[in-house]
Amino acid sequence: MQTTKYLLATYKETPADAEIISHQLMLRAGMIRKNAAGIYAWLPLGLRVLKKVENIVREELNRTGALEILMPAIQPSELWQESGRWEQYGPELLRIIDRHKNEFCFGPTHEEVITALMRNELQSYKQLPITLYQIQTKFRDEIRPRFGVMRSREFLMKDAYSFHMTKASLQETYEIMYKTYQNIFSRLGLKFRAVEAPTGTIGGSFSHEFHVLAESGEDEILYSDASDYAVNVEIATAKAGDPSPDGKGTLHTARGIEVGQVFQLGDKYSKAMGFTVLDENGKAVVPQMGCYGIGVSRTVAATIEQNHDAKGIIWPKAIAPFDVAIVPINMHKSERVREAAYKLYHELTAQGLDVLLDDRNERVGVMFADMELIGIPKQIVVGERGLDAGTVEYKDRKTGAVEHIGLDSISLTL
RNA sequence: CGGGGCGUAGCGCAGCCUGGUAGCGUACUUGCAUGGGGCGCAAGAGGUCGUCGGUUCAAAUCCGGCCGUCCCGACCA
Repeated sequence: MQTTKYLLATYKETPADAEIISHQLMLRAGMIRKNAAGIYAWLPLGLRVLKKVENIVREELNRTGALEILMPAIQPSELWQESGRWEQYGPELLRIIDRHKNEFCFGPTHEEVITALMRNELQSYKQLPITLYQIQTKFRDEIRPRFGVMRSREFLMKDAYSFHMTKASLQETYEIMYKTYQNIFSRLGLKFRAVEAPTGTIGGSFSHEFHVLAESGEDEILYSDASDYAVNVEIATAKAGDPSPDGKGTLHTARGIEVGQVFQLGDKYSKAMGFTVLDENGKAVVPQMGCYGIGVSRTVAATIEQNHDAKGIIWPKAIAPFDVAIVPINMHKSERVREAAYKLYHELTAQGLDVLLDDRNERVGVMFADMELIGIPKQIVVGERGLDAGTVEYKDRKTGAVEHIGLDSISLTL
């Protein structure tokens, strides 16, 4: 991609209504724009990152054999009456009335829809266990949306649902999902902890939350310094300095941003909604269910909270909008620089890399500042100086380290 | 919903107290100049001052209602 053909919508100044760093940087980098409180549009640069996160989530889910589907965002009230949540779920549920005066809601979650769907599709124990998931826009009419896409009303979520003949089977899938979440957040390059958690409105019995560790996190968690043990302070009876309940290490506190949660729902929805399948003996059994969510848009913000400096965002390689930026110096005067820059651009692109060539007729300072703000992990500076020596500069966004690399070997380096 | 801010050009702000018909920086357009860190010079374009009403000869400015938005608290991926 060339910057002159892209919507590089960067701001030099920080918008006044953004409080936390990820929100400020997402606005300044031109990733998102607000449409209403807690409702955001994603610009091309932001969407690239969102899609990369989405694809990693998708790949890891697919790897477990989970099947991708897409359910409606708008859901009829009847389903929610069946589960009892039409009354229980407060004003956070955005209710809608159509032209026939029928009641609907914009889905904040999909237990009802998936259960209604599967009670028609699944008849036999032979079809279980099965896990289905979708990546879709949700709406929760938060009392107080804040911090940009960190706590928005409209957001992109991956929600998965599993169905089982037995609790043991549910436990098995739960553990697979738990591991899958660890894989996902590791691939995203995040520092995170899985913590024991309360079950909330979704109901059920057993749950873990996945928290990205960051100062601005809204939750406080206690974690062991010698094992994976962690717990949300909200429900913990222990405190910092206590020995870890698993006998390994001492507890410390940290702030966390909840980006995912895994639940064992049991038969709460399947039972309420009359969902049964036949077992080996022809006897009707109410399936056990699990549900597993990841806040995809929130994860993007959480990543920035953990990866930024005074110049801007520092994307982990796996989800950077572009892999490398080419910054030509004085390209609009120097034919040599122009040729070298375009040659590199075409080579690297052909190599399958996402390359951003800054072909604007701008001062270098402007180009450097923008490439650093939007957080491209690697920068290649092409200038007369280097070309005289047959090299280009290869700069790391995170460390700032510069290497001079021969023009011929740069594509091998990347 | 309770408490506290703020709404003036895309973004950041001044002007409001003490009414007289809107300004600065940046971004944008054009030209010149420059070319290794948001450089400089010149000329431009861009605003029903959130909205409705009131007071007044006259309202961005004073008074009232409403709306929007941000922050702190109670809910959630």
